[in-house]
This record gives sequence, structure tokens and C-alpha cells, in this order.
Amino acid sequence: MSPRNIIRDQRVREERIEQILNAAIRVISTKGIGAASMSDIAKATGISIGNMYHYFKSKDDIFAEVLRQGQLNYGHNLSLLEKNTELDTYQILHQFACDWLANPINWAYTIMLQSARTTVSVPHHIRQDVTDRFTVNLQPMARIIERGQSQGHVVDGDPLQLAFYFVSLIQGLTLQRAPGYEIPVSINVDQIIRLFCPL
Amino acid sequence: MSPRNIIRDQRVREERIEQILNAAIRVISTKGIGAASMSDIAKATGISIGNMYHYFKSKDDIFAEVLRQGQLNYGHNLSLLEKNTELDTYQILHQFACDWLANPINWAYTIMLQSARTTVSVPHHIRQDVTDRFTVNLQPMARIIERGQSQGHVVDGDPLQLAFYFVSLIQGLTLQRAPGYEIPVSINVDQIIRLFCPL
Amino acid sequence: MSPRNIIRDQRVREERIEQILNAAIRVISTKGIGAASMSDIAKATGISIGNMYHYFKSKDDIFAEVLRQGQLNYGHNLSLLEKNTELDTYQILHQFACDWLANPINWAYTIMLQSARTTVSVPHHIRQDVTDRFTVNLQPMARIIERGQSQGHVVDGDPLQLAFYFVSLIQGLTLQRAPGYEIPVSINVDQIIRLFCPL
Amino acid sequence: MSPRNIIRDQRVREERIEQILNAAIRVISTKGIGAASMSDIAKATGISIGNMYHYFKSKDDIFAEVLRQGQLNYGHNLSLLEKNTELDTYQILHQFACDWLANPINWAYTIMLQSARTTVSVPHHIRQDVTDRFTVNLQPMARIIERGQSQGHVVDGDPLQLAFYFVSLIQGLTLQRAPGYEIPVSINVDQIIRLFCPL
DNA sequence: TATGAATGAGCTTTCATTCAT
DNA sequence: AATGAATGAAAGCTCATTCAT
Repeated sequence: MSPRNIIRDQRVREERIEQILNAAIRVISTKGIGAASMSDIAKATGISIGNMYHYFKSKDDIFAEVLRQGQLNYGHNLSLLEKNTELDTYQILHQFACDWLANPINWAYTIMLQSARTTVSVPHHIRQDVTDRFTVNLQPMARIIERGQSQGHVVDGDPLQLAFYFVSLIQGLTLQRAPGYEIPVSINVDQIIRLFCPL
Repeated sequence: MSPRNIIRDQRVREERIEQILNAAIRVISTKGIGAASMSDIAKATGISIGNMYHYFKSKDDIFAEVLRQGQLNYGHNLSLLEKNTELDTYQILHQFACDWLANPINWAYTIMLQSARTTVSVPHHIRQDVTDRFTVNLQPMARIIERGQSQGHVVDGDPLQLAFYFVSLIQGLTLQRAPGYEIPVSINVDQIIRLFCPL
Repeated sequence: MSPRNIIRDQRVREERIEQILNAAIRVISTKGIGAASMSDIAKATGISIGNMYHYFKSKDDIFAEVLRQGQLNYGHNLSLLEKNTELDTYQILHQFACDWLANPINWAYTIMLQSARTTVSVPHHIRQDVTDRFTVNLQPMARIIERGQSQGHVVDGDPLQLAFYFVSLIQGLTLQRAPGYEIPVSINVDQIIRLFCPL
Repeated sequence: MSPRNIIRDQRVREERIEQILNAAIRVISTKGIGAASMSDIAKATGISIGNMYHYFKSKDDIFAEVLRQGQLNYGHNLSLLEKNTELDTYQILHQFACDWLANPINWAYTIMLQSARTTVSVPHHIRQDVTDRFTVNLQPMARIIERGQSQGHVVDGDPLQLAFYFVSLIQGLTLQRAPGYEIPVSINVDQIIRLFCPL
């Protein structure tokens, strides 16, 4: 087999994997993590159940990868925001919150993340990895807040703790947005950011 | 005609029901709502699976009752705090947050509540009831905040929205406290309340 | 204990047994023999499940007794008809068919009888007893038919066989009358009897 | 892309379905419709319980299909007999009765049909479909009888009603033939047909 | 690689029967 | 006699995973 074919096969394989992961998060976001079956994901991907096992060795494996990519992506986006020197801290936090709350897929990620961390039947290594990446992802937010404090835009206090509170608040609000069962209280992002960045 | 003590039987029955509900919340808090089986709850209660159905007509029934009692209890405690005129708003919010974060059972309740609202396989009426009670339970918190605003202790803004943010923040933090997988960032309740009650 | 009390107890016991048997046939006729549970029958009788076992040693025992009494009753009524010398054979058969088809309880008995005879899980002795009593109950009908033949009212042929056909026809028609699922063909009893008693 | 022979797969699948349906009617005919479990049918088919659900989505689904095929087959055979111009009405009815009573599988079908129509726990749509097909299947028999009447072979009366009586008689007799519990009265088909086609 | 049939363990639920009171 | 809690075996069904093709 020519090297070109090997490379092509590798690319096809990676595309398949991405298709599966996209299907998985889509299914999870509509059926919940507990009710999302291999059959559902296979159907959503458009391939057979058996074929799924050529790309992932188990259902847990798929979930772990969905979470990994979701968290890596989250961290990446946050780093980009951190490096954007055109925005002040208020604007960064505002955009972060708006982006997060606007995208329905984040609802699914947040639920998965909480489920994974709090469910005993999820394997230890997955839970640990998720926790570790969450902790790592707090760092850029802490740096953003620290910068804001040095500019007098953000309230005093340990930046890491404030980052933890801020992210927990956004996550808490995200979880409230269950489709079809909305809490009848609107969310005012400006007001939320003002808690951390008072005028 | 019956040689049974009806009063005693009734009491025993109520105790059993409470044993089951306690076992259920214990199991759910360790295995997650999706993986908590009747078998698990029966074993935790110390009775047979079949006998569970003398007290609850289905698994959903148990879950609904656990949630109902948890939310009613929460609302009751919050109302007590609201009526306590010896405490100012800062103190009320501080005690509320401390109480909530200190009691490990609240972790389980918070997980159940989120699971119930976001899991499609949970029956509609349960999800609706949980959502409704959550909304109702926001009211005393909104009144506490409104009182704080009138005394100049709390930041400006719609009291109901602020209550929603505050409760979501506390819930978000609660969910982070997964036993064995703690985020290595300590929580400073005073600092959290200060976001809403700045000096 | 005085003899009077023993007799009274005995009478109470027999009434209870009859209450249970009546409840049983009522439940069976509405839920079907397969779905009729001890709990259903107990509730219909107005006593507790446990108490049922003071009067019958098993569910099969109840069913067997329902069948036994139903068949004995059937045989008794048939004998009365047989002895009624005021009616000719046509009139006897007509009244028999009308009586049988008019009383909804016979529908339940017929279904039970067929279920009992054709269901493997019904104990052997019950099935045998039902079959034996059915066979015995053919005799008075055969005698009625034989008498009719000697008077020239009934078609020729072995009286027992004709009795068998006649009863099977009535039973077959009875089974068709499933409440809510009637066959839209009316039954003309005169026409049926005329098959056996041509003008 | 698939290394499977789709044509062959489809054929194998259809064979499996037929195997299951055959096993089902076999089990039902020995245990009764109420006691026939998926486990029994699976064992009789020689496959696992879980695998049954690749071919039928529920137990009811299997029963419905068994009944449907049985009734369609019955109607088809009856239509063939109706179109056979070489036989007169007596001969047609005679052959119909002989065929039906000779084939033991008809005993099973008749039991299933009656059970389905008279058992409350059987879903409504199945009961309705069975009733409807039974009614439809009365039509060819009514036409056969009507033709016989116009030739003076059959007794007077509404042909549909007579068809109903005739079929009920044959069904009633069929149900009597419980293997191992036979009523000790022989059946003379000629004599039965003579009730409807007197000399 | 791709398929979907096949399996087996697990789930929730029902129910006849027993038992302590 | 009377109660209903308790049990355990069975039911129908689901699903992650394996396997032959």
C-alpha cells in the first residue's frame, strides 16, 4: 500500500472519529448522558454499532474523549480570550459568559462534566482527568482576573478563588437552562459581570 | 377484628418509607441518579426489592418523593432564615451558604435536582414539579435580597435575578465538591457574599 | 365453645368462601384468567390477601373450585330443564340457549373452562376433573335430544354426538361475545335450534 | 463497502422470523397464550432472549404477527375453497371442517384467537384487528352458504348468520380437542354438515 | 473496514405465597 | 380469623459488547 493511501486512511479515520464524537455530544445533549446508548450514537453517526468499536474500545472511551476534547477546546478558547489585548477584563468576562450561555452544546458539556465528576460508576481515571483539566482551565481565568485587579476593574481577593466562583456561577446558570423546563427568570449578563467588576 | 396494632403499623410504615428515602438519597449521591437501581436502594435499605413496591409504586415515585421532600425542606429552612429578624442580609446569606455547603446531603440533593431537570428519561411531571418548586423557592431569597437592597447592603438590580444568580453560584460550587475529586481551590464564603453585599 | 358457635362459625366460613368465589368469577370475567391476581380477588372480596389463604390453599384451588361449582351448577340447571315435562324439546333447547347466552357470567365460565382445559400450566387433576365433569354434563343433554328424536322433533343421529355438537356450538358462540369486540352478526336462537329441530 | 451478502442476510432474517413464529405457535399451543413467555419461545427457537428483540419489538408484536398470519392463511384457504367450482356446497363445508379439525395447528390458532379476543391485557389494537379479520373471513363462508341455498342444498336463513353459526360450531369443537384431555365423544363430520345441508 | 446478529447480564416490575403479630 | 409486610422467582425488555462474515 502506498504511503499516500496510508495517510489518506489516517485522515478518513480521524474524520470518522470526529463524526462519532459530534454525534455523541448531540445525542447526549438531547437524551442525557445516562440514556445515551451506543445504538443511539451509531444511528446519529450513520454507521453500524459494530463499526463504532473500530474507533473506540468502549462507550466510556467515547465519553472520555468527548469530555477531553470539550475541555481542551474550552481551555483553548479561554487562552485566546486571555491573549486578546484589545478587550478589557469586563469585556473579556462578558464575552466569555455570553459565548458560553449562547451555545446550547455547552449545556451538554456542562452536564457531562458534572455527571462524570459526580458519578461513581464512571471509571476513576476519567473522573480524575476531568477534574485535573478543570483545575488547569481555571488558570487562564485566574490570570484574566488578576490582570483586571491590577487595573482596578475587578474586586479584591484571591484571583484563583474568584475564577472558581465565576466559573461555578456560569456553570450553575448553564445547568438551569434545561430545554422545556426553563426557570422563568431572565439572565442579565452585564449584571452578573458587575458582581465581579463593579463600576 | 385484626390482631394488629393499627397505630403502630402506621408508624412502622412511615419509618420504613423514611428509611427507603434516606437510602435512596444515599445511593443516588454515590452512584448518580441514572445508575441508582432499585436493587441498590433495596440493599441500602436492608429490605427485598419486591418489598419496596409496598411503599412506592415505582422507582420514579421514589425519586419524585426524594426530590419533593428535599425541596420542601429547603424552602422551609429558607423561610425560617427570612423571618429571622436578628440577622442582617449579609449574615443571612452567609449562614445560608455555610449551611448549604457544609451538609454533604445537599450535594446529593443538588445533583438529583440537576439530573432530574436535565434528564429526558425522567417523566415530564417530575421535571415540571421540580422546576416549579425551584422557582417558588427563589421567592424568599428574592425577598431577603430586596430587604438588603432597601437597607443599602446589597448591590442594585432585580432582586429575583440576583437571587437566581446567588443560588446558581451556590449550587455550582456545591456540584464542584465531588468527594474524592475536589477542585484544589478553597472556598471563602465571606468573599462570595461580598460579591453581592460589597462593603 | 358451644355447639351453636361452632355451627355459626361454619356458616360464616361457608359464606366467606362463597364471597371469594363470587369475587373470583367477577374478576376473571373482567380481567381474564391470566391477569386475575390474588390481590385483585382479595380486593373484590373485601378481605386481605393473607386471609384468603385461610379459605383456599392456593390460587389454583380457588380456580378449581370456581370451575367445579360452575359446572355443578350448570349440570343441575340442565337436569331441572330435563325434568320439566311441560316443555317440548325445541322449547328446552331454546330456553337453554337463551339462558346461557343471556347471562354474562357464562361468558366468564366458558372462557375459564376452555382456558383450564387447554393450558398446560394448569395442574393435571384440575384439567382432568373439568374434562370429566364436562363429559358427565353431556349426558342430560343427550337424554333431552334422545327424547326429542323419539318424538320426531330432532334430527337423526347419535344423541351424545348431537349433544356434543349442540353444546360446542353454544360455547363457540359464547366465546365470540367478547365485550367491546363483538362480531357484528346478530344471533337468532330460533334459527340455531332449528338446525337440530327442523320443522 | 460491507463484506456481507445483503440478499443472503435478508433471506436469513426472514427465515429467522418464520422460525420464531413457528416456535411461538408451538409454545402457545402447549402452554396457552397467557403462560407462553419470551423465554419459552426463545428456547423453542434456539436463540437467546435478547436476540428475539432484533426481530420483534415486543412479545405482543410476536403474538399479533402469529395471529395475523394465521388468519390471513385461513382466509386464503377459504377463498380457494370458495372458488373451487368442482365441489358442491356440502363437499366444500365437509372438506373445510375435515381440514380444520385434522390439523393440530388449528387448535393452537383457535385458542390464540379466542384468548386474544377475550383477554383484557391484550392491547386494544390487536384485539380489534383480530376481530376485524374474523369478521372479514366470515364473508367467503357466507357466500358459499348463499350459493348452496340458491341450489337448494342449505337450510334457509341469513347466510352471514349461518356462516357465523357454522364457524362457531367448528371452533367450539376444535377447542374441545385439548391433547390429553379429549372429550370421549367422536366427531362425525358428515352429521355436522347435514345440520346445515339436510338431505 | 463494515455489518448487524448474537449474547448475557442487568434493569424495573409483578405476584403467589409465607409469616409475625 | 385477620392483617399486610416480606420474600423470591419470574416476567418483559434493554444494552454494551463480541463475533462471523
